[in-house]
Amino acid sequence: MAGIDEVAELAGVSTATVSRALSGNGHVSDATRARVVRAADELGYVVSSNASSLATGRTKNVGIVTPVLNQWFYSSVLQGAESELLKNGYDLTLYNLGGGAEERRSVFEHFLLRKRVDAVIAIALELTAPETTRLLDMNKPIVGIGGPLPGVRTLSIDDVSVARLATDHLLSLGHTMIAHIGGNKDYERDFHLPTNRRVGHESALEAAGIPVDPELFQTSDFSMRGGYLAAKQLFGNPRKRPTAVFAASDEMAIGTILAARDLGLRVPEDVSVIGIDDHYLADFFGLSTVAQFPELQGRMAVEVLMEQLLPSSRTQGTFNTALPYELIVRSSTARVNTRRS
Amino acid sequence: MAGIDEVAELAGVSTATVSRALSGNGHVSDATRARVVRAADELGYVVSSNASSLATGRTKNVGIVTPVLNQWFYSSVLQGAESELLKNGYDLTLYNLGGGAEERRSVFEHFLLRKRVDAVIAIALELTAPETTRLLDMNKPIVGIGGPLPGVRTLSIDDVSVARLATDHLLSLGHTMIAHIGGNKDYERDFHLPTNRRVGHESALEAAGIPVDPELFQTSDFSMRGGYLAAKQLFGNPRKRPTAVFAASDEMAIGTILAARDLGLRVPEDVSVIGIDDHYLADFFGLSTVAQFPELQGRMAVEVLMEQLLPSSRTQGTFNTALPYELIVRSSTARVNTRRS
DNA sequence: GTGAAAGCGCTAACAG
DNA sequence: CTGTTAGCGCTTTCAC
Repeated sequence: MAGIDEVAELAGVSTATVSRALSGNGHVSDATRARVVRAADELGYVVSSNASSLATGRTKNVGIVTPVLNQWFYSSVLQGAESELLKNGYDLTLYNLGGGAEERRSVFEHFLLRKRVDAVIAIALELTAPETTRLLDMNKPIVGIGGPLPGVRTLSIDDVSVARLATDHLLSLGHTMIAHIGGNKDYERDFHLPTNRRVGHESALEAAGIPVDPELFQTSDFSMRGGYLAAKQLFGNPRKRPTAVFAASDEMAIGTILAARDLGLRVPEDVSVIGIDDHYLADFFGLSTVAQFPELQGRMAVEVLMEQLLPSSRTQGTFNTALPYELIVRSSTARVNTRRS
Repeated sequence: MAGIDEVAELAGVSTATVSRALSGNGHVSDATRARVVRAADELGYVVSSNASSLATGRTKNVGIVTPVLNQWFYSSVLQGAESELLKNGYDLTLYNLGGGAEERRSVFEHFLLRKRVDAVIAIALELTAPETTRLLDMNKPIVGIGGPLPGVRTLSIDDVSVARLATDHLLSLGHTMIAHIGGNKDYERDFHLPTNRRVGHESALEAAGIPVDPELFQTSDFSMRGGYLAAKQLFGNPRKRPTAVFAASDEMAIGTILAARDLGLRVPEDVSVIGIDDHYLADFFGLSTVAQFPELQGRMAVEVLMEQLLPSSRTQGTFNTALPYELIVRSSTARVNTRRS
């Protein structure tokens, strides 16, 4: 519990010098610095971040706001962000907005604003205008992952293109009866993700001259069970069984694979399945997918933030960075089997 | 960005009164309080947690240290802890010790000790003696989830009993050829979890007068694929095919179900499967399991912490609270089928 | 290159 | 019940 005075005393210098020596701000002779460092080590001294923050106005801490924690995508983003922050000497304080509107307000009003954080990363969160203005007014950079946010620096994946890539993959294998399991309207609020993916899918179809068939479309909740149920509907249609399905998430795609098995359909011989995510289970199920890289997304968000935290840059303002994605072909997709319908 | 002085001025009182009115420490007349609150609202005033912490020595912030983030169990604990902390007016700062020893040291030396947290929760982490002493020396309560920690208040599940319950369930259904898929030695460091579960399993067997057969034992890595592979080994044995398997985690149990299907075995007609966790996918797969409730664990850890943070209590010291668990029977376990081996 | 001293924004005695 | 005042532990001019 040693304080800066004790270090100063032990090193035989003033507290000002200790501060300079340890923080690297201001010049200190090498000899003095060495003595200070040794003294600090000896006493197990660590600066009090509170005192330091109070004096400097910087906290070396960023807040991350997320709607859920215990789902693969979100926790992976978090993991990526955490490690990158640590690397930059920043702490991470976490706010889960899972609860209701009240909890949400409370987080914004009472927590984020306590000057506890230098910046905020919002994961897949549609911030309201008052929320963003409030943050920006305090001169705290924000970066959003997942969608356009007025006045905010964002990173997001081009969902339309991602979906189009998935469907194009299926088309390139000769499929023409391609079903789509999209997200339902509960997920629309997340930057219209279901719609964007559906649009991508349909535009690929249209570009290939294949009419969009509403019977080959189902919505679900992004879960494995949801995908399973939706797939059963699709596969059960005796007149129009798809030879391929593109699910808007890997969990739904895995549900689709399981539904196919339960109906005696072989994947990929009888039906090809592709998802989006590259979920941790995708490899095990041999699922072809368009990977998005959540850990990388978390890391990238931090990098962007660090740039904005640089005293120089004032690059605030709406500006979106496209996130990478990549087709990964495993064993759930294959050339359409022409020997049977 | 208003400060306390402005609020004081607007309300026509001293800063001390503002502080008292807003924090609830010390008496303030209702009328004055109302005026202060109104003034604060009007100015959008929020206390600076840094200044407040510096003055009080309390941060209203707890650190959570976890070895992984993007796995169901850990992120669920985190979710539970987060919401409970929020409810108590605490922030949560997150430290992921996924990296190497260096990262771990860095977290302990430079982050936790910066006086940024009032207490720490360690999830499934074996803290070294120096690490705990260092924390306890600073008078920061620690609570550990997952195993005994010398000198630390812990919450943990009785893994031996949990495993015994699972195996007893199988025994009660008439099974005698019961295999066990346990964790491999990489997971031993987590409080000997694999061994404890194995011991529970074997003690149930022995209590039932059934000899422990090493051929009915496999180890794996707690993953679905790992369980799948291990189960194939078990089911593939032509002389000694188990009629039931108890896997030390739900993911491995699900892998086991899938392996059974791939080998043409029906679950539960030909083979019963039980796991531990009540993983979010367990319900979908109809998996019987012994539930442990990670979110609840997170919440309980916070409750214990809050108690220790009370100025009165000095209940530090080794003391373990047993965590609840519960058998959940779904469709993956059934009475042994005597019509075939 | 280094020291003295004035805060950073709040809280907690201590008076009254 | 409320005001005055002295810090909490650092950082940062401003001198030297």
